[in-house]
Amino acid sequence: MTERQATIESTTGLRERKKQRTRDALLRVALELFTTQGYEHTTVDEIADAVEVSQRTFFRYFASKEEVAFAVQEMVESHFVAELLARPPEEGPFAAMRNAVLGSWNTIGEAIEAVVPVELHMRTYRMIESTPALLAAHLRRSTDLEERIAGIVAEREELDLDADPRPRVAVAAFTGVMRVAGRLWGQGEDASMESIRTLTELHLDHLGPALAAEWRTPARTPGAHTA
Amino acid sequence: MTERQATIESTTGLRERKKQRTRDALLRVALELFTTQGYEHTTVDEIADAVEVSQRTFFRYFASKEEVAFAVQEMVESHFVAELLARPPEEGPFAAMRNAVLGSWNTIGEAIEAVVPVELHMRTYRMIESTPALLAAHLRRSTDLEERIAGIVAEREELDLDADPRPRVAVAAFTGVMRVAGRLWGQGEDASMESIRTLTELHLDHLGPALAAEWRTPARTPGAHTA
DNA sequence: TGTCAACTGTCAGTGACTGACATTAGCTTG
DNA sequence: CAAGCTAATGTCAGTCACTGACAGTTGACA
Repeated sequence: MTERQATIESTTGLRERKKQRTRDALLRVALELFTTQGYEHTTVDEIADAVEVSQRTFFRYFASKEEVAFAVQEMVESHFVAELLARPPEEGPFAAMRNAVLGSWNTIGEAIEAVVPVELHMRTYRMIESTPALLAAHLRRSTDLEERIAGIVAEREELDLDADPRPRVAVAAFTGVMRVAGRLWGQGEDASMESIRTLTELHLDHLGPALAAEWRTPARTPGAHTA
Repeated sequence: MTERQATIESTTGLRERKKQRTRDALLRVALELFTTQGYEHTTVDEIADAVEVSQRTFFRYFASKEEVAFAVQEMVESHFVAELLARPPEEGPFAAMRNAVLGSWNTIGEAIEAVVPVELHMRTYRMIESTPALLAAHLRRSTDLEERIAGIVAEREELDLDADPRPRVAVAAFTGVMRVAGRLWGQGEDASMESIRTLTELHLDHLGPALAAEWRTPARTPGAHTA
């Protein structure tokens, strides 16, 4: 509860501002080193030295080496949740989740830029996807998020999360598909925002058709739902 | 490629048998300690000491403390893959995956028992689900498995994995739902095989309905697909 | 039986992380 | 503005997972 998440230099004391600067510096230096030399080849000492603080201080700002890698990601997730909560109740669960994702991407850029360059965050995301230890952490974090989303969906639909399996099932299917899109984006050449948007829509469009028993009709074209 | 996975004491030399016994002992002791004292409160030294080998030897059998926790899980997964490969080609992808899972559970017990008591494995699974670090590793391993399954599905349906998003999308949705069932089972009271089978079927049954736009019709009863 | 290769143990070292305690430096109050 | 409080930081020692190097042991096999 005492944590500040953005770089909003509120008119607080010098102490606060110093802390904020230290945190920002640690974060930026860490991501820069991670993305250039690789996560595993970067030691915490290296990060701390670059910012000229002790290793102990690093661990007072971030509970682990891992945590610093997900600092921005966490903002993105809150953004999505906020967007989902704002979706009109008439929308079905899938429409709401889909619109929340696509909608949150319209404004997320600025929010990120307040902390680190967007381009650095893109590189970070790709690094997470390609570093086993970080991918594992990412997936675990995602399950926490899923549970939150399931709760929101259940709320929207006025259902009891423990009695009706549909909220969790729907969210699991949705996020599963999102992850496939995210992973392919991370592996692909095109690191643009356009690219991930297209990939996401493409994959979400295929969720319905993929559940059909018969697949033998080719379905290469994005929008063409066969069946 | 040089690894043995089961406890089949083939008529090989004394050396091989000794190795097998050491591995089995390490595995069993490790799981026993993990499940009783907790994963994090168990050190590798403790395990090694209990088996009376050096810590170094432990790491020659298992690449990490984590790996030993997943040794049995790995068997279970291979079992599922084998079952999936054996499903008749007429079955749709979902039917095939579903039947493969449920089918593999018919015979998995004996396979497990050859290495460790089934009951110990059940406890281990629950421990994995409730230990953050292990859950993370589990999820990462699952993505590897998903990719394998997607390949098999694409093969079955004679599709190009890179051109058609449906295999990956279907697998993501399927395994996402499986994980929800698995997690709930791990959290619930009933640790029986019956229990997980029921939970799985229940959740898979709800995948189709959950994709529908309209949910307002209550769907509490397991088999009752509304809409 | 002797030789080779596979196992194993020992040792030293790295890197993430933690608790305890001393030190520094904003903030507050008289 | 000086004294005192307290949050932030530094230092140090220690634990634990994991690794490379090297030496000792012990099955396997001619």
